[in-house]
Amino acid sequence: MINDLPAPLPEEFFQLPTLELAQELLGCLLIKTTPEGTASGYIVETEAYKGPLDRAAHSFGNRRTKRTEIMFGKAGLIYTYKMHTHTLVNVVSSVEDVPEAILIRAVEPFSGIPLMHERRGLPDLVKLTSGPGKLTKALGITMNDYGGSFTEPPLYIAPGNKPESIQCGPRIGIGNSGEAVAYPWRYWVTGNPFVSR
DNA sequence: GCGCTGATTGTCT
DNA sequence: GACAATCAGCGCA
Repeated sequence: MINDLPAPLPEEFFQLPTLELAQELLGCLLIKTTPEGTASGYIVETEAYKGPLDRAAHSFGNRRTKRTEIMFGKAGLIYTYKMHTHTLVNVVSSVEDVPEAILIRAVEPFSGIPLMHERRGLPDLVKLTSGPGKLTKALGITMNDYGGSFTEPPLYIAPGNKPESIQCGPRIGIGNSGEAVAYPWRYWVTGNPFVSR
């Protein structure tokens, strides 16, 4: 267990263009503090959503609603979304009034692993966080985190290890969203076993 | 208010 | 490989 929590990344870090930030986030630590303890993991897979152009995004065509409101805010904000029985977590990127975000698809457990096992009820380490819905449950991320900032606890991102090599490719699970399906906006750490599918 | 949809996962065939 | 789970958000009446 770590007593000293790592310092969060500065707000400036998130000011990068969405596609660059999606790559920079790989290898960073995603940390969630709760009354039960702290759980964290290295981000190993991300996916970019560029609202104005992207038919797969909730904010396609600059659609501004209660749900997507947060994506029009500043970079570094937390956008959580409930999908079926699971919660997904995004990092808002780009500048204000431009609805772009990065979905965190997978992390590699780093600290608080016993807590994650307890939350997921699984003995298999790899299956704890190898998917967007799974990692939120393992880390204890909920809709309560919606609207917060990744620059401060209880949910934030800290510098980690830079991956040796990363790959990019088409996104997954967005069905037929026209041209958007083929955009290579999914990034992952080469060869990492925690990457989904 | 009412019905439809979905950025996923787990289970069954 | 196919399908149900489960609920908030959205569009429309």
